[in-house]
Amino acid sequence: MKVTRAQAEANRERIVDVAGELFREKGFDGIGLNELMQAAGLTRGGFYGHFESKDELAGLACERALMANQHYWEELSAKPPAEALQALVGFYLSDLHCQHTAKGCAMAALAGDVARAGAALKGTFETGIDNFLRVLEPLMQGDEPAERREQALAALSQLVGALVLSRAVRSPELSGELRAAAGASVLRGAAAG
Amino acid sequence: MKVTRAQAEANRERIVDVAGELFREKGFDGIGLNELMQAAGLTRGGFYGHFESKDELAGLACERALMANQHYWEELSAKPPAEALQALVGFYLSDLHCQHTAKGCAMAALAGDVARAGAALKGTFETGIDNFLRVLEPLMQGDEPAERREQALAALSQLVGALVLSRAVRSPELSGELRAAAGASVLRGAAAG
DNA sequence: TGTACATCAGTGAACGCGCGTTCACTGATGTAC
DNA sequence: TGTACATCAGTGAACGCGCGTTCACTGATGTAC
Repeated sequence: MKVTRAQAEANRERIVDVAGELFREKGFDGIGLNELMQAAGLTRGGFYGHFESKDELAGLACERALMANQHYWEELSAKPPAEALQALVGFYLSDLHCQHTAKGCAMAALAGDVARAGAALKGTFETGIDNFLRVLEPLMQGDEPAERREQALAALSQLVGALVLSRAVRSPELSGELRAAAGASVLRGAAAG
Repeated sequence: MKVTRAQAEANRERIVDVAGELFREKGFDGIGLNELMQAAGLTRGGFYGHFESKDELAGLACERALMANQHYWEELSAKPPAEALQALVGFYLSDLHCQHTAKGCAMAALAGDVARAGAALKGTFETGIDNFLRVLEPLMQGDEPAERREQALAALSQLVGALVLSRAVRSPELSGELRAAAGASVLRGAAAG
């Protein structure tokens, strides 16, 4: 049955949000449109009234997830640089973040999938990375912008790598060890010349 | 038709090898058994004479790929520590490695898939990580084993993170920038106290 | 404000397809004598 | 060494299933008067 325009728009937003979580948790290939639409409280047929294809939704959901993360990082870093960096690294490498892939960093959750995807999705992903770097750079302690950028790039790889590996491992000890070592390294690297 | 026992064993090995490459390139869900068996020069029906399920093959292929990597790292690091580290980091973050996922590091290629897989596969993956750490630790310059282990853990995350991100990005410039920054950071971190 | 009708968001059955898996069959291999 | 037969690696058709996608239909919404 028909639904008010506002309701239809809200439904579309809900699909994108839910897809953002389910894709992060299960991968682009790990969740079907039927299950996805049901998770959004709708039935499968309505999908193509909102989107052209599953691929289009993947792009929109990825973009949305990266944006949501971004807002959180920006909030977290609204403090003096050293404090902000510690808060960001502390959360990023926390058990909480490690265990909640669906609502966590989309870069860590989807990098593997995006590497196998098309140029469009890689472009979206790249924008997310650029935005995150824009948060990190001011938190680094290098004297010149180029130096801070290099530190930020290294910190990004370090954070994402530690999270991705710590989620792919069986023992909670090694998972924690990986994240602890990465955190110490990032905080050291942000200060080093 | 039947085939000599030696041939049958060789076929099985070939399936595992080919699967290791195709899984790294396309992910566990990105390649079907039909295509996989054809890539190994066989037909789909023969699969279950060799393996119990696709899952079993995923485990064996992952293990095999990690082992093959390991042998390469060990060869590369048969030099004085500083030189060995530079060679390892140089190759790991090279354009060549970045572009050839199928024959490259299984940790970087499959971490995202393994994070969504079962405990068995995570255990296999963890063994691969442990083995790689055993290569890295002696290349670090800390005075105590615990210090070298922490440096090795950080270096691992840094290397894998940079490779994974650089493959998920559209512009070759950012891809190279990520790997260059990570390489510098690893070489710095291996020397730092 | 109230009525008549066109619009269109959402439904659910159906499409073809490729998936993982099973199985009856083939015919060369390996074995027993 | 040569023959007769059991074994079993590999074949290819077929299974049920869930996938992404399409479509005729429904009925409340939004619009025209």
